[in-house]
Amino acid sequence: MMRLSKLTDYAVVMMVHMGQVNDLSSGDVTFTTARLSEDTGVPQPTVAKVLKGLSRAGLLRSVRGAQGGYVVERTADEVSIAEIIQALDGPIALTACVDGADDSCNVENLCGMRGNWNRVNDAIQSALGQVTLADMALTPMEFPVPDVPARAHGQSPSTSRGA
Amino acid sequence: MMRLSKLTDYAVVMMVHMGQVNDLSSGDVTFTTARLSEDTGVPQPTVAKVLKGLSRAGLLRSVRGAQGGYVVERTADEVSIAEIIQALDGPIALTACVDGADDSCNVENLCGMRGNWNRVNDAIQSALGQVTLADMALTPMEFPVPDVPARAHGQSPSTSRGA
DNA sequence: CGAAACAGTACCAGCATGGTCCTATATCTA
DNA sequence: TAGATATAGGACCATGCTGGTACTGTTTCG
Ligand code: FES
Ligand code: FES
Repeated sequence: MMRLSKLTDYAVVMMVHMGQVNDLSSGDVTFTTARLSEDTGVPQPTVAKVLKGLSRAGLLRSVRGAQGGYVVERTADEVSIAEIIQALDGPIALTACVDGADDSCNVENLCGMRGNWNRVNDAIQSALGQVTLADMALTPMEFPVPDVPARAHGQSPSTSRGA
Repeated sequence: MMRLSKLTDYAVVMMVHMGQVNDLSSGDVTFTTARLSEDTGVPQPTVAKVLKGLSRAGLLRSVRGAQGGYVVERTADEVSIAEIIQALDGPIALTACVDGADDSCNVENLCGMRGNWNRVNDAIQSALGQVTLADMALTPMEFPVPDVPARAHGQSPSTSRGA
């Protein structure tokens, strides 16, 4: 559960990879699906599907025709993994009763916590939004650690049900 | 994407509900699946499935036989929604290459960010772990807001690729 | 002993995922 | 201009998972 789709996983891998290559060449490299397929081991048609999605979302620029391919223009630390997820899997919506979701929750009328899922959802989106591709490229040791702690779930922080 | 299963959603609803009823009766009420099905509108067999899961995970105590049912023993602010999610959907594992996951990521060998998904995953788990059933029962206004912000993804915090 | 209620498991339909393929279009090179 | 290269866009299908159902066993109360 709570699994993001394989396509999204691929997408992150590819974006990181492209960023790294870009860094080495210190220029905007144009990647063909064939090249990326080779680099990552993901079958070519699938690579195409992923990149199409990313380009539609504006995370990549596509260049058609011979000598064409995909170009990353934003640097790795300007792209969050949340953006990538949303590009391929649509808006992050934990439950059916979250704003972005299309169909509504079955128990909506009896459940007194409609709005609360939104908060939880936002928190997760925020956590995902904090992590950039640059972070993903780091060795685990230097990883920034997306902030979430602050209060273990036993204690009341300040905004809790104290009021 | 990023959707938690309906069963989990139900589970949270039921747990919140039971907690509330418990509060009113100021005692450990025993709930039958029939009762909960009526209260929530979820079909009885499905309720049973959900509660079985919760009881197996130790979030509920089951009482068999006539006059039996399920009893919540922990108070609402002692149960995080992360626990509920894990009870029904198994460990939270964003991608295949996260610790808890069984099968391994296809691109594992070429991808230089194995460990990093774990961090992201932990962050989410932490966010989910901060939110208790008591929080979910609150009206949205008083909701604690699980902490995640702290740094927008544009700036380098300290541990970024500065080194 | 019989009714009530959970436990466990097997089963099945529907749907989403993800992988493939085909056609159209744009661009470069010869 | 012709042809090769590469993406765009979509249709397509197989597989697996989700969630809902049913049935049988077991425990407890009366
Ligand atoms: S869980 Fe869906 S409306 Fe409350
Ligand atoms: S994304 Fe799976 S190992 Fe890197």
